[in-house]
Amino acid sequence: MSNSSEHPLAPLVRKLSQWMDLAEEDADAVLSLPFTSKSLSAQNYIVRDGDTPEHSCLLVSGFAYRQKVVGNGGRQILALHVKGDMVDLQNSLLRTADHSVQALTKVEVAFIPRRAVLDLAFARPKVGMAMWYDTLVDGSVHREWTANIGRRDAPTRLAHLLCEFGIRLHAAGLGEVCCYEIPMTQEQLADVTGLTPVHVNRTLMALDRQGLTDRTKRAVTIRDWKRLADMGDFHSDYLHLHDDMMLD
Amino acid sequence: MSNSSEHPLAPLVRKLSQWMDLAEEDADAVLSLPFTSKSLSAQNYIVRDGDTPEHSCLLVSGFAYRQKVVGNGGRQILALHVKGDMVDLQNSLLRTADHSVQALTKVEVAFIPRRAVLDLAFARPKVGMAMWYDTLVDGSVHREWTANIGRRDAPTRLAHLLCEFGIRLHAAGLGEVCCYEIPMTQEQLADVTGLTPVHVNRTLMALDRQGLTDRTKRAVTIRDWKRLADMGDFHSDYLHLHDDMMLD
DNA sequence: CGACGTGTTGAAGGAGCTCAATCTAAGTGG
DNA sequence: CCACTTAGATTGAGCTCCTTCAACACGTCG
Repeated sequence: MSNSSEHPLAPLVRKLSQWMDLAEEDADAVLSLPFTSKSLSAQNYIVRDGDTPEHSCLLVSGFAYRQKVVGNGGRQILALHVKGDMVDLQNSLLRTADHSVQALTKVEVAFIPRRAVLDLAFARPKVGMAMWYDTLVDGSVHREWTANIGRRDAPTRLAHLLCEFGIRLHAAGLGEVCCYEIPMTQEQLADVTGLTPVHVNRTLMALDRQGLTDRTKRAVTIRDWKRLADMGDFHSDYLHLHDDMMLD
Repeated sequence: MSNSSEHPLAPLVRKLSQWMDLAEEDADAVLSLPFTSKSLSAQNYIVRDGDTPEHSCLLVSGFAYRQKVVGNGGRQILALHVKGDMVDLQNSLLRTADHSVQALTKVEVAFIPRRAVLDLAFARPKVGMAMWYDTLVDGSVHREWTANIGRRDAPTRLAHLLCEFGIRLHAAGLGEVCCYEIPMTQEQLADVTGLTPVHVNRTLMALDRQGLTDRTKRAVTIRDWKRLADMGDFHSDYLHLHDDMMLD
């Protein structure tokens, strides 16, 4: 997936530049971070709940997700990550991981010593601010998801999620806003939305039947963005993208 | 409420010291931050969704909460804040607020120019790290709430919340772990847990009837911490308190 | 081919919602 | 001090959205 001629940490520079205008030396400093690369297949753990990791982890290619397992065995997926995301910046500072991070697909990851991340953050305020900004955007998405799960019904939750996928995959250069490949099973979609797999299926079928979407397996085509966004109560503000892609 | 002889920013120093050992000069620098104090009565807005605030806001006394209103009019409460919390550190960096912050009770707040907060964070890495840490713990609580709302049933959600209140109010010196005053109405509890006020009421009554709690109006006594924590699937790890108060 | 993962569909039950009434405590004004 | 109001807690009854359990379809891969 990733351009093999490219520096493994390049996606990180791109991501941070999205938030903050980095000077050449800032970018160089990021690229000079020490790291070790690793390739993991789907479902492998990147961080385990309760771990005390000594490394932060950059997702170089593929998809990953964060999750929590609750007492009755239920699982809640808390966030999704695409290439360029630091999937556990929080673990650079917090001692013990309060949740797990898992590979959703085959992934390439770069492990960076947490000390190096912290030193860089404070040696180069712009980089530090960009990283901080990144964790804040992360929090913003968390909040939107909480509202989604807590106060919206099933069709709205899923429509919202489909819109978010479109925007985020496109922003990461992994598809079109209105036409992309969902990177997860319906069971995983259920764990994102706080529903059951069965109900996710029925609800997605209903969206199809209403002419809002068109799915064949994992391939999603959004037939009517305006109506889907409306149904999903979706406004992209919470993603804090600078380039407000004005759709419709 | 707040000790009037005390510096208004003292609660912030206390809070940050909880995360990181601050040098005397660090503490002094925090106390030297410019600010303007303000007193607000319950329900007043501290930050409005969509605002582009020029100030960060420290909660000096009282309670506040963050919320989001969704398309159908429903409200989701995203977080609770007690004295010493920076209720919108995220707005120091993010341009537009993606949610509102409201006073839950009468509050005293100190507005600090965002520029001053950022400058301090990078001039004094220890302070910056403590602030970053703070936003990360905030995120950790967000995640636990998401799991709570997404994957736990009503009795579990409320038992969990009652446990969290006990720990957090105690940590802030505002009550005992097993005996405190809930700072919110049942309607607000509903907006925290993603339930309806009626169902919150019935569920709380059931907890009482089972001998787990004992409520008279807002006063809560936890009769059996072990059983309530068990029922609520509660483990305090996600609060990332250093002083792991080992109960039972 | 058989096994398995994933998607799809049916039928029945239940957790939680809606609507609405009642009750209580705490103001508030006269 | 009492009538009046109001916010919040409590309770009842009926309904619905979502769950649970189960079966079946389809494609992939050993």
